[in-house]
Formats: sequence, C-alpha cells, structure tokens
Amino acid sequence: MTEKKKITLKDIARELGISISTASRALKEHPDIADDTIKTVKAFAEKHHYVPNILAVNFRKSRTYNLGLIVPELVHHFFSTVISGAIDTAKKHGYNILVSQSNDILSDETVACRTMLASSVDGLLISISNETLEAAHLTNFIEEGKPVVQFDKITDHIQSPKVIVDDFEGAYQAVKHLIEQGYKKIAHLRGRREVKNSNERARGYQQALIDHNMETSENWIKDCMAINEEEGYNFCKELLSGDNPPDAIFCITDLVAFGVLKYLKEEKIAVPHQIGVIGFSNWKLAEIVSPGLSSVDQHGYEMGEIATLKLIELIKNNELDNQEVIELKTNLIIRESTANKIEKPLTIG
Amino acid sequence: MTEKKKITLKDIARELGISISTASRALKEHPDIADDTIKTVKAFAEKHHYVPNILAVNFRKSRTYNLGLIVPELVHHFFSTVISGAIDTAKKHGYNILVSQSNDILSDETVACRTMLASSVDGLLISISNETLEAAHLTNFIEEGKPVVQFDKITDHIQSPKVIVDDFEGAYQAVKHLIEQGYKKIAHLRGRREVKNSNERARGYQQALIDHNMETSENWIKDCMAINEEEGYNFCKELLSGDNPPDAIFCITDLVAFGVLKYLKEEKIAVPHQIGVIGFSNWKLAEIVSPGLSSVDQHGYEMGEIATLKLIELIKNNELDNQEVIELKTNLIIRESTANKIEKPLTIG
DNA sequence: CTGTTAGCGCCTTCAT
DNA sequence: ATGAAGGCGCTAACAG
Repeated sequence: MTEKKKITLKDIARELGISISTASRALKEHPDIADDTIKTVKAFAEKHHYVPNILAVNFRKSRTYNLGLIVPELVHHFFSTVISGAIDTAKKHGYNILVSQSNDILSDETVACRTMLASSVDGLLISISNETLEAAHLTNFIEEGKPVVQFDKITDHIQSPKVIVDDFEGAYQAVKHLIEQGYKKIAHLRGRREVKNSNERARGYQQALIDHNMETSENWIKDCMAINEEEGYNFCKELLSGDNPPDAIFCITDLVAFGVLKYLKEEKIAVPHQIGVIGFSNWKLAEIVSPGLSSVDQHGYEMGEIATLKLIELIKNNELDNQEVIELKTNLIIRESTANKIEKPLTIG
Repeated sequence: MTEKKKITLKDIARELGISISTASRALKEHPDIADDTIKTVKAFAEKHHYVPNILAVNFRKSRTYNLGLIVPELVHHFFSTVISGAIDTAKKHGYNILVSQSNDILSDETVACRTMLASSVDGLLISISNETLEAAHLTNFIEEGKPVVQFDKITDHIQSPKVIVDDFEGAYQAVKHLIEQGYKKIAHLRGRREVKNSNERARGYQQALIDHNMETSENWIKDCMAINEEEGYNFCKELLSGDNPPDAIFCITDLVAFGVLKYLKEEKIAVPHQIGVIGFSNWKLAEIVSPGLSSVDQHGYEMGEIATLKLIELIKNNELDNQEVIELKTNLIIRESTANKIEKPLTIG
C-alpha cells in the first residue's frame, strides 16, 4: 500500500521558503497577498495534492458540517423519502447527514441524541418517536447552541421550527372525497391518541363528516397501536362483523390500508364497489397493488429538503429561538380503491 | 437561551490546582494516578458536566468514529434494510454512519466518495452503482489508509472485503422450486449485463434449467434496464404474446415481479395456476400483495451488520489489504405466487 | 504519582 | 505584503 503522506501548510511554507500564515492566506486568496505569491502557492498546492486537514479545520472552527437526522424507522417508505431529500439538499450545501433511528423508543432516541451531540453535529433534524412526550434530550442541543428542526412527528415541548404536513386538511380531503364518491358510512382506523398527527387526521375525518351531515358512530373509529397491516386486517374484520357496518374506511396510513384490502380480498368483498378504502402517505406500493390504493401524499422528499434548508439557515445565522411552522399541503391521489361506488370499475388509477 | 459554556480540562486543572495532564489521566483512570486524585477529578468533572471536546480529540487522534455508507438508492427496501443494520451495528461500537446515495450514477458516486473522504470518515461501506466499472474513487480511500468494505453490488477492481449474497445459489433455488412445482417453461426477466449480481442470478437460472433437463429458450430471457415495475409489465406482455409462451417467470427483483403480477391480473391470468411468478429480494410488499409473491430473501439487515463489523475490524487493525469474501446464503420464501400449479386454487389470486 | 513540554494543523491577531 | 506567535483542547513522551 502506498499510503500518501498528507502534505500540510507547514510543508508548503518550508518548500516555498515562506511562512505558514502566508501559505494559508495565499490559498484563500487573501487580498493582502501578492498575486505572484498566490499563484506560486496555489500551483505548488495543486501539484502536491494539498488538502486541508479537515479535522484541524473543524477543531479550529468548532463545527463539522455534519447534520444529525433521527427518524423513528429507517425502513419505511415515507421516512426514507424524507432522508433522501435531506441528504441531497445537505450535499448541495456542503453538509453531510448522519442518520440514526429511534425505533419509536424514547430511550433509543435519547441515546441517538446523545451520540449526535457527542459527535458534534452542527444541528439536528428529528421526527420524534411515539413515546416522546417531553424533550429534555432535545433542549440539550439548543443549550449547546445547536439548532434543531422538527419534521412530521413533532412535539411542542421544544422551541424549534417545524416542518409538517397539514394532516387535518389531508384527512379532511380524503374523507370529503369518499363522501363525494357516494359512500355513506365512513369508518376511520386511527393512530395513537398521544401522537399529534393521528389526532389531526382524526379531527379532519370528524370535521368532514360533520360538515357534510354524514352519519357518525363511535363504533366506526378504531385505535391502531402498532400501525401495521395486521391491525388493518383485524379491525376491518371487526368493523364488518358489527351491526351497521361501514361502507368506506379511511386509514391512518397505507400500511394499515393494505391490511384492510387483504381482508376484503380474502372475503371477496369488492373494492371499491362494496367498500371504499383510502390510506395516507402514498407509499410506493399504493400504486402497485391492485386495486390501486387511493392515498394522501405527504411530499416526503420536499419535507426533507425544506427541513434541511431551514436547519442550515439557522446554523448560518446562529438562530436558536425560531419557532416557525412550515406547513406543506398534502395531495390527494385517487386510485381504484375509492372509485365511485355506483359507477362501473375503472381501469386504472 | 442559556448557552452553557463548555468546561475544559484546563478549567478542571485550574480549579483543582493540578496540571492538565493529571486531570486528563485521572479521567481515564490511568494506573499511575492516585485513587484520591481520580475521585476528586471525576467528581468535579461530573458536577460541572465536563464533556471532552470531541473535535479536539478527533483532531489529536486523526479519526472521527464516522463511517461512510454509499448506496445506489436510499428509498429502496433492500438498501434501507442494509442501512438499518449498519446503523444499529455502528452505534453499538461507538460509530456513526454518514449516509449518501449515488442514484446509480457514477459521477454522483465519485462526488459522494470525495465528500466522505473530505469529511474524514474512518472507513467506507459501499454498494456500487450500475455505472461503476472502475474504481479510482475507491482506491483513493485505501491510499489514505482508510479501509473500504463492499457489499451486495461489488466490483473486483478494488481489493477490499466483500459481503455478498449467493446470487447464483439463490436464483438456482428459486428456479428449482418452480420446476418442483411443476412449471415447465420458465422465463427470466434478468438485469443488466454489466452488473455482477444480475449475471450470477442469470447463471443460477440457467444452471437450474440444465441440471433438470428443462426446456430453454433465448426468447424467454429478457433484459431489464431500469429494473422497474413497468418493465415487468411490458416484458410479461411480450413473453405471453409470443409463441411458446412460458408458464413461469423468475424476476431479477420483486419490483419487476410486481409489474408482472399487475399485467397478469389485468389480463385475468391466474397466478399461480396458469403462471407462476417468483421475485428476488423479498420486499416488504411481497407479503402484502395478493397473491403473496414468492421471493428470495437476501438478509439485508445481516448484510449491513456484517459489513459494518468487518469495516470496524479493519479500522481497528489498520488492515488495508484484506480481500475476504463473505457470502451469505439466501432464503427461499414461498408464498402463493408459486403454489403448485396442479393443485386447486388457493383462496385468492 | 504528578508536572512540564511539545505538538497535532490551522487560523488570526499583531507586528513589521 | 509578509512573518512571528499564540492558541483551539487534548494527549503523550519525558522528567522528575
């Protein structure tokens, strides 16, 4: 192995018979330095592949150009999409992204935060876990002068900018769409009561029903805890075996909706003709399954972009008390699973 | 904002009337230091929330405890699973993971490598892009004394350990399974000719056919380029409209298989009774779709774990010439899409 | 057992 | 226009 020994400013200075500070300044084209000197130094640096020792620079400037990013789950279409947007944006601005996951466990999240802080990221992007009810581990960042930007799953226990999706409106539109398609008895498989997004979506669901004078029933609302396919499957079964069963189901997320679709398929209950189904998040597979699942797109990539831009801005301005809330609009994606229940089947979505 | 000013070794030394080096040594319980001193220093440090300045430590030791990780695509079930394993493992060993994506574009990959190198990761985990045919950007790492570990999509142009899946064997088992289920004319939607994994899978496909004296046909092999659902859809159509159409299709990856399933569903061709379909990678949705898609599991999480462990080991031992190949066995996951074609239909399809 | 010293590579006053 | 010097915080070799 030919390990190139890295050349330093000192080497340049020695070889060129100038001082280290001149070399340093020449490389950054400091106005005080003579053009000739600049040219010479730059040429020499180029020739010998001089690269500033980033560790020294970081040390000197106390910053790393690394941003921390914590999500509940990495293997998750929405979050990986956000991460993708964050990484691409960070790269454009000369930052790296350090990724970690909380597995929706508070202690894991706390550890991740500690690690991030210890490895000295310049700021933090976080979507909190379901268990996160207070935010001491987050205020730690602020106290160290490192800005935090929250996205999607947020808490109000910490002052920070927040990038979220208008969950209320997204849910409202989804349910309104079901109503317009002629569904009369709309159920909701909702998320946890402690999670803001879930509550907002449930609120949107309820408001849409009220605004359109639709029948409502407590029996049509089921609380998902694990938010997975199985729950969708089981709750669907439960809903349909009760008396006065619903004829449409709005699910907290696509994964739950897939479970619903699975049950319906097994029972040979026609979608969308007997029952309409709509999800939330617009997972990739929503367009792959048959029937295509209608869903509410959350613009994950843009969320990652915007949150990252915001964080970089805060870092540059050394802002720590920003509380701006950036709310992205959702986008209703209509596919077969909610096609007008009266009409004949559509071909596609 | 109450920005705590960070306390340093110097502060401890001054306050306690000892030297900086004693303070430093006491904190690491150096055997030379008196127990009393250690106790005093530790207590003081604790009380004042002393945290070593990681930037200074890194600078001093020329290492960051950060590992670079580059994949073609982040929003991809297999890769995000690998990343998940890598992150969890890294965390256990005190390392962070810096994630980047190449979008399967060589220039992006090169830039990502440069950035990683510039931000001074201690080592690199990489799954190369489809375009990567030589590896100058990778040997840069080795030249700087930073080990590289390749996984899944690899090149032999660089000496490094490689963690791969036995693509040949996985494909062989998949096709053997189809044969055992009674399928007679097995087609293969293969991947690109430049990509090693694709070739291995195609080789496994062919060998299985030969070993079992099965009919073969060049017309049953189609080259996917984009490796997406659409290609699956279109090639399936093409295969079935030719004369002597196949009665089973082995797909380079699940996504392509989903396209195949979509076409078959649209055409009301029964799966698995008229046609058997098997994928590769065992995406989450393989178990969600109906009929469930048989697939070959690649153990992504384990791959991430193992590659990361290997990299950490190389870093610790300062090994740069390791060429070990760690080959994981795949796991055939049988679902409805390949159920015996002779038996009566399952519940769904 | 503890202190002194030197230095990692870079940046930045301050002086000339 | 350039150089000298100090220091960021920590570690480690060398003295006592």
